[in-house]
Amino acid sequence: MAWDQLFRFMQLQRARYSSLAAELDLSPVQASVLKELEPGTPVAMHALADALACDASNVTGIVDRLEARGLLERRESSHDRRVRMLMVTERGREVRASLLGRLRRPPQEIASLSRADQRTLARILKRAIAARAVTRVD
Amino acid sequence: MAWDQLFRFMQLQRARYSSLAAELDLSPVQASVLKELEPGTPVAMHALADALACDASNVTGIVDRLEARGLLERRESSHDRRVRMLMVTERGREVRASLLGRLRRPPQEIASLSRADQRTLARILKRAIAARAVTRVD
DNA sequence: TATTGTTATACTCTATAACTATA
DNA sequence: TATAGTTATAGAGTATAACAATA
Repeated sequence: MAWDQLFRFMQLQRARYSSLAAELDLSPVQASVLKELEPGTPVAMHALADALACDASNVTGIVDRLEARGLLERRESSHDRRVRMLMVTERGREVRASLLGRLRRPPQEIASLSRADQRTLARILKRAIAARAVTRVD
Repeated sequence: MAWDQLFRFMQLQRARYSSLAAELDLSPVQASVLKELEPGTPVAMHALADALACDASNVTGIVDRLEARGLLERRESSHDRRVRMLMVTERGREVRASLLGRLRRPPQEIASLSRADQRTLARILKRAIAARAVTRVD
């Protein structure tokens, strides 16, 4: 029952992410990449592939397009010459901040809940996510 | 705060849908189409485009591929000769049932919650979704 | 031998614009 | 005039397989 409601909610929210990303001329995946790249903290391409849950061969093209737009850059790894590290540029940092700002704003459905409901919701979801963290280790 | 947790949860769940669809050799969109087509209830192609929140021109190709696999069929509308109605075939009905069965199974995160938490979660989400239904009319 | 990233290839999804046949 | 669906086109995401460089 809880899952039914949650699944329905997620389905209703699905379009929001694409829409907010599109406002910044970003595809959903591009937005996800930018989200992953915390300014000042380089990320290896294979780590990004893991985060996106896609094949490494895709990352090349996705990164190519973001790099061509000047939102991130490839750097060398100091430890492993096979690895390319990704880091957002100054311009990428700005777009990322704008994106995160939009994503952080709660949608109407959540904003309309009472404070008590919001607190309860947060508490339960935190427990659910924690349960995942445990089983993930197995 | 509630939105932070919810957003994070949705992000963690994102891969699940694709993965369950892939088990049945369905792309995410193909799975969504099958989900929309309740057996015995024909749906117009433009209505499907609305449900998928995509351009009508895409639906042609998506439906072509599902029809080629014998999962659905195009029929004529009795009222408007411009309209094509879609209906799942018997084989499509089976695949759809299998898909819905998989999607309905709650993920680890939800299943691990107490009954009380699950009830509370369902109740709050129901309120949230209802709030959307109201603002949607505006 | 295994891993990292790239390339080549093929398929799917996506939007826009132009078209047809209907209404 | 407007709507439903198709086609043409172009771009982006996706997986698989093969490859070079490096570990």
